[in-house]
Amino acid sequence: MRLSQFHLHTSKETPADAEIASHQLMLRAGMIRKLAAGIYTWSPLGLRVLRKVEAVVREEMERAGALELLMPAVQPSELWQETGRWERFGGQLLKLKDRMQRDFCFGPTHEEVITDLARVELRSYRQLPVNFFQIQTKFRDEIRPRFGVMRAREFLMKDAYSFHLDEACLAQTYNTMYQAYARIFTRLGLHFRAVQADTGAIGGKASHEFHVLADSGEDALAVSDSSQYAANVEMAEALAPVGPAPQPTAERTTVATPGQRTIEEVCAFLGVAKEGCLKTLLVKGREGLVALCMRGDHELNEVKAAKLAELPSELVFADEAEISRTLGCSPGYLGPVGLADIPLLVDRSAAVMADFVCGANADGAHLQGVNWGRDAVPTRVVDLRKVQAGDPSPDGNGTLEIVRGIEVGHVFQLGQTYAEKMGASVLDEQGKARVMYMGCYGIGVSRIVAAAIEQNHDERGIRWPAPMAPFQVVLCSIGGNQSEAVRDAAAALYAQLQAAGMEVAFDDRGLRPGVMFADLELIGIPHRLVISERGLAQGQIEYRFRAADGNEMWPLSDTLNELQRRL
RNA sequence: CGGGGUAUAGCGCAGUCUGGUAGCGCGCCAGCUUUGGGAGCUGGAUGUCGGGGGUUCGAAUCCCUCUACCCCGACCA
Repeated sequence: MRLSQFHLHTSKETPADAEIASHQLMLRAGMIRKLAAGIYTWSPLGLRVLRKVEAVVREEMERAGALELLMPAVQPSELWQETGRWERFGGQLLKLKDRMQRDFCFGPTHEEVITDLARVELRSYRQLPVNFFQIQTKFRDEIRPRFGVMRAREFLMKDAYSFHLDEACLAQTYNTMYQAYARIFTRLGLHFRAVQADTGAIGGKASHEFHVLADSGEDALAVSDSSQYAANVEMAEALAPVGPAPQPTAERTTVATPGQRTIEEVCAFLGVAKEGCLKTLLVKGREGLVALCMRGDHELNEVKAAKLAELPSELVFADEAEISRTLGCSPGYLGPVGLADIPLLVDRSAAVMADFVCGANADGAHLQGVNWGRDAVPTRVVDLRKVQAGDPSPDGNGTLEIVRGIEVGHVFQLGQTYAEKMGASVLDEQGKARVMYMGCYGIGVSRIVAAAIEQNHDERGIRWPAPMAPFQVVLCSIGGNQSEAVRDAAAALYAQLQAAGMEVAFDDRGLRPGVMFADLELIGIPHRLVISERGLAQGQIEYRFRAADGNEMWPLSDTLNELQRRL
């Protein structure tokens, strides 16, 4: 490709609304342009990268035995009514009406459509297992799109759906997909980690997320320092502290703590550690209020809380008026002592505390020397909190660290949920109808592009991992305007590299060297060749690897061979 | 959806408080010079000042209203 014909449009200045490196660099490199919030055009340059990712994903899916198909982006509401998701999916579902006022949505995912296909086309166990995938534009009306294509509303996704006669077969394909995902991210040259994920409201047996590790990642991951254990923090089990629990020794006393509402304030005021305080939160339960108790230095994990039988699936905190009406105090002074009818759900770590400080359920007062049993009895001891760095790993091996990640893939054993609701069954060997088991497997193709940049950039721009680079090599010349020899040598080498099947960009834009180099480094082409009069006089060409500091000189005649060795 | 903010040329911004004919830098176009790390000089083009309404002799500036976008929270590939 001659760059003079390629419509590169780079920019020196960083657009004001781009916050993270990948977004800034994608805009500066002219890979994407925003049309509306979370909606982007991919330029020829950007699209080349996107297609590279797509190709790797497609290849590995096919290698894993999945079959590509393409489903409609616009889907009729009736299918979504069948699974109940027309309402339940919420505001993220972009709803449309056609000219007859019939309801449609722009597909955010395709479980309904594929299950509809399956119930029509799959009739016999002999057709199973089967795994379909597509690479397609999705739309999710995110509340807050941000970071460019990292969290866009319109995005490119690979989604796959497998169908099985039984759970064992599903588990097998799930495992195959897990391996395929690991291959994909490895091939793309990304540092990633697979973690146990929340199976959420859909249910199902197993689920793993694949995260590209980056400090700018929006997800927190808990990983063990000495085992394979890794989980999304929303999912990571929090254990009680190891070692013997402290023994109760103190008498309970009431202390005046006027104006001290937060754990921090109370600790400072009383001169105790946060670990010695009990945090009590009042939330709305399925019937009446429920109190959640945690150690003062711990944070509530709302995902875990929402799964407790006593609580609704969406966590709602009691408001001040309700607290005041029920207990006669404000939220800063809550405690578990003397809560007659309110169930006490106590976190495992909080349940082994002794001689602790908590609110007195009266404004301006806290209790000291409180102990479970004598002063308050937990209704149930549960896992309520977010894990923290330093917590014991749930698998019993080592300690947890918290790292940040960008979710680029998710594999899921759905089970029979959708097939059941939509009546998708096949006949088994006995001629009996059996509801199929389903798995689904997603990859955020466009997100991978951004995630790769987060992991691979420097102060000059992008440093593409080779499999994602828009071009493998860029050839440029200095002084080609004056020197016919330079011009001819460059053109000849360009032809030679092309003939050898290399993905080569030829920078024939005639720019000043500084501008040209800055551009090429910004867009991140891994290998650069420079022909100049100086080098040509000695039969040499200059080579530079994008990630390296200095140049190398090669004999011009060896260029193709040398290059092929590096690629 | 709640809280905060912004909207002026392709991009980054000033001008708004205190109303008086819309500016700067980068980029763009033309010419000349330059040509190994974002060149210099000369000349030039580009704005419904986010939309609508109002106040005023006069509005980018003051008032009302709508919209879009950004940031902080809950969602997800």
